[in-house]
Order: sequence, then C-alpha cells, then structure tokens
Amino acid sequence: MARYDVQMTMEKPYHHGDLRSALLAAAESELLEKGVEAFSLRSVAKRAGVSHAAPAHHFGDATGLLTALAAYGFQEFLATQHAFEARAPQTPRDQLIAAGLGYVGFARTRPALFKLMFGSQRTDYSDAALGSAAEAAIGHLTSQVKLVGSVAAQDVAAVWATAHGLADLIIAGRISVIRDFSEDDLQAMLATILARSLPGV
Amino acid sequence: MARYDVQMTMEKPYHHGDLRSALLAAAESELLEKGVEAFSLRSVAKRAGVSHAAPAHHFGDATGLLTALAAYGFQEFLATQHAFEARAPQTPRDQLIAAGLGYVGFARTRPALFKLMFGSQRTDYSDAALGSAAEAAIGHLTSQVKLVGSVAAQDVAAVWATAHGLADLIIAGRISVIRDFSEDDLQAMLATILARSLPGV
DNA sequence: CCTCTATCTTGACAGTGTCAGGATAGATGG
DNA sequence: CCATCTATCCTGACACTGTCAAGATAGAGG
Repeated sequence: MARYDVQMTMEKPYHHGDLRSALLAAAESELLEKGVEAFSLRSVAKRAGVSHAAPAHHFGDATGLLTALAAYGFQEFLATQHAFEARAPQTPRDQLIAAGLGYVGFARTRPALFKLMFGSQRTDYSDAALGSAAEAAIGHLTSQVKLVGSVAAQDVAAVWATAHGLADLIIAGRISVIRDFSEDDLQAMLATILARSLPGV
Repeated sequence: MARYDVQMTMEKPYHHGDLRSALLAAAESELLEKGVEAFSLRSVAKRAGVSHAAPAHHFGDATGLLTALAAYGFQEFLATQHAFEARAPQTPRDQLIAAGLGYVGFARTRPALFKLMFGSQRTDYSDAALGSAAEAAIGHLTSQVKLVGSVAAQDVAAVWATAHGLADLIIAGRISVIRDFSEDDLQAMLATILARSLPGV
C-alpha cells in the first residue's frame, strides 16, 4: 500500500533525498542557538536525523559545511540588499542607502549567518563557491558607491564600514538606545547615519 | 647554593608564582594563533607549563578564563585610546577622532583580544569585572561625543559604528586597498572617515 | 538481472572540557 | 620549632567532539 510506503519513508529511509539542504538548514539553527564556537557537527547530524559521519560525504569536514553555509549566506545577503533597493526611490543615492539598510537588515534577520560570514575563522575563503559569492556581494556595494559619483576607495570603505559597524553592534545588542525605538524610527536613524558616511555631494 | 636553587626553581616549581597572569598571556597567544573557535584550554595550560586542570582553580572553566581575558582587553583598549588622545590636539573634535583612531589601532595591534571582546560568545558579560571594564571603555567614547556638543544617541551610534566597522573589516583583511597605503596615509583616511560620521557642526 | 556507484551507518581513535580526589608547599598559630 | 591549615597544582576518569576506515544499503545503468 502506498500509505504504508509513505510511512516507511517518513520513518527512516536509508537515503535521505536532500540531505545536503537539510544539513545546511540544521547547521543554521545550530549556529543560532549555540553560536559558532559551540557548534557541533554531530549535533547537526542528529538534528537532520542521520548518523554522525553522514555530513562528511557532502561537505568533507566541519569547515566544509560552514564554508558552504557561508556561501549560501552571501547569496541571501545579496538578495536582501536587492529587496531593500526595490522598495526605495530609484536615485543612486537612495539606492545606496537602501543597500546599506539591507546590509543591516540581513544581519538582524539572520544573525547566525552574518556572524559566520564576517566573524568566524572556520570558513575557507579560498573555496571557489564562497569566494565568488562573497565577491559578488561586496562588488555590489562597491558599484553602488560608484553610481553615486565617487570613485575614491575611501568612500567605499566609509559606507561599508558604517553599515558593517551598525550591523555588528546591533546584533551584539550593544546599541541599547534602539530598544525604545519603533521600527520606523530605527530605519530613519540608520538611513541618517549611512547618508552621513557618503561624501557630501 | 643560590645558583642551584634558582635552577631548580626555573625547572619545575610546584607553585608557579603567577600562574594567573601566565595563563592570560598564554591564552592571548593561543587566540592569536588558533582563533577563538579552535581555542583549547589544555593547550593553554601546556603553554604555561602546568597540568590541564590547573586553570580551573583560577578561572573556574574556559569561559571564566576568556571572560577575565576580555576584561583585561577592555583595560588595554581604553589605555590605547588615551594614548592616541594624548598625542592629538586638545580640541574636543580632535580628541574624539583620536579616540576613534585608538579604537582601530587597538584592533590592529591586538586583533585576538578585539575579536574576543566583540565577536565571541564565550565571554560572560554578566561578570562584574568584565561588565565594568566594558562599560568604562564605552562610556569614554560616549562622553567624548558629548564634549563635541552632541547629546543625540544617534551621533554616539554613528561614530561608534564607524570606528567599529573600520576596525572589524581591517583586521579581517577585507579592506584590501589599504595594502598599498603608507601608515600615514591610512591614518589620514581613517581620520577623514571618522570625521564624516560626526554631525557637521 | 547484475554490477556499479553514491549514499549512509557503525566502530574506532585521539583530543577536548570538566569533575573528583590526592599531592605539595607556603602560611598560620601554638 | 613544629603541627596543622589552606591555597595551589596534579592525576585519573568521564562524556563528548571531529575525523578516518570499513561495511551496509539502495538506486541507476548496462
């Protein structure tokens, strides 16, 4: 009977079907709860319902899994920036600020991924997938700055550092004043600070 | 003979004398070489020449050691900012920028400590020593902003985020353009970016 | 139908943090 | 001067970790 087959399948199929994606999702949850430092590969495997050595075949070792997760994170990161830009006015300056807001927004929505991507030593940036994904995300910000009119490396560094600093401090819970802010007020404050980092054209 | 006694003492005294300080120093070296995630308490003990359980009596567990190290880090952090300020002009604005340069300077000089203080989950900020040390360092920056004339929380967040973002991205090696910069050019660029984060009084 | 290959499991190993109990040495009080 | 006391450090054990080797399973292709 089909019903029985399904139940068998649900219970314990030898081949998972999409273990790679399941492990990535489990790893993000693991990071969110325990942090990068207490990350356990065996615990991730248990979350996905497979044996402790199953991840090895898909990712090699723990660094391989975290590297793949970081690469996925940069894709999401770029997508978030694009989503923010789509809702903003189409002037270069507004678009750049929207990218900055997306930068911070991603960090607040996926803090585990953000910390992995920017604050961890357990990722291998010589990996092709991670390298190109990271370069795409950073290149986007750079091109946005150029569209505003600046070609100075100093201006890229300024807006990037401002967005990054805001993101990092906020998800660390260190900017305590924003607790009393509404979401709109917070966005307005972030936009003001980001705008200030641009050369005052 | 005194000489023999000294040699005996150098070889293997049962009581270390200043094991607490030795462990903190060894821990910073360990962090610098391996990173926070690969940090090993047993390896730190081996560096200090004691058994693997010796740190427990001084720090409780691994988190206790890293917490104490972070508290020490915030003292050094504040001292670095003061050192930068001492060499700068005595105007409020120059003093604040000097504090920001000290912020980045500390991160570049002691990256392991900086990452531990701002990017790790293995520190206990409910600890009294760490809490007060961190508050002292952050309170300093806040008071510097107020001296410039601003009382808006937004301005504190702006200059803090800018300094923090620059520090974090630089020690992560992500701002690649600075590789071609001389030290003076780098300081000038940082000062320009930091100055931009202030309200344009 | 039979092999081939990708996928997953089991079992083992060295290394980790932490706890319990014992050894040592400097300090304290008689 | 000596006995005890306490802080300091060591040894041994436990559960847990990541990784490797070898075997089991199932789907795919000839």
